[in-house]
Amino acid sequence: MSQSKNRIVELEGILRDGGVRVTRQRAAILKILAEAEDHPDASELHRRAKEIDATVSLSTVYRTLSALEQQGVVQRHAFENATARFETADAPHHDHLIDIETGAVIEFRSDKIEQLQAEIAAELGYDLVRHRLELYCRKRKD
Amino acid sequence: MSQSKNRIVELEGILRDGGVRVTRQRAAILKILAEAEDHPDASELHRRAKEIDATVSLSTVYRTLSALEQQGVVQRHAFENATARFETADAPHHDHLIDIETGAVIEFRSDKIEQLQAEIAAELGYDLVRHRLELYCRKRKD
DNA sequence: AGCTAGTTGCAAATGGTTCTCATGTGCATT
DNA sequence: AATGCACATGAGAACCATTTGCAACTAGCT
Repeated sequence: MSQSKNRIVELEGILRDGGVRVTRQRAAILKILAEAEDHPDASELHRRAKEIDATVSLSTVYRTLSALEQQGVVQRHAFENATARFETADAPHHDHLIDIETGAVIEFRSDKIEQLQAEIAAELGYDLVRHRLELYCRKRKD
Repeated sequence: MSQSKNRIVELEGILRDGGVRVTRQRAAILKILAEAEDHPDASELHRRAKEIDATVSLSTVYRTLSALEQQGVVQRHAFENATARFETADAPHHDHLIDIETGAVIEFRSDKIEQLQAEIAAELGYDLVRHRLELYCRKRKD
């Protein structure tokens, strides 16, 4: 609780330093993102934000998400046939496993894969700037 | 030339066997896909298709692409912030490296990465159904 | 407290893709 | 080769997530 509170104050500082005003609406969205355990999409964030501040509009959710993304505070993911989903960008880099039955998202990280990717890019004469790795899976039944 | 001609006849057979009629428009789109060296999007396919058969509409391009995708004849890719792009599904499985400056797409394949992906999914209690791996790169300057 | 450029809510616009519907046409059957 | 009809097509409207224009606010420097 107090952890995420500190996190929120910290994030607000990042915004202010970036010349982005911390409005009532942005504070609400930021709080929700900081406390979210999942990867909500814009309308889900809107739903949750309205519980804190009923005046938040969906436009503002989108505008805020773009601003936060530009400040490097949140990350946007476009998984297969779905609307964009968001998460705070505080955790170290990771990729995603998506349960194709429930839509649940699990984060994982593989240094070996990361390294192989860079090698492949290099072999083809490129520098790897960023990548996207998503595993679409079904829960194992055994 | 004759290679791709055979390929086209073969693909048309797959469609007929799947209960999909081979119309003038579909033949045109199929020919373009079979001969394409790149990964065109729907409107680019439409542009090219009209050179073979001026009557092809964009709706039909989309409908045909969906039909072909369902028959397993083409594959649809949704790269970052871009319209869907297509390629024939005849080549063995591969992933994509996208030049973020030109939009060019290079295919590659890494058995090691494939294997690691399956291992990761298994460790998390899942069966890997499909995946998406895209490397966004910049040409190396040296 | 006041100023002003950045923000907001609302509604309308966007743009890729899909759908509707009246008309056309592959192709299995004769 | 002619026929019938289920499936296809073209044109444009509909969709829908996301973005934008605009007039009314407001964060936060002074």
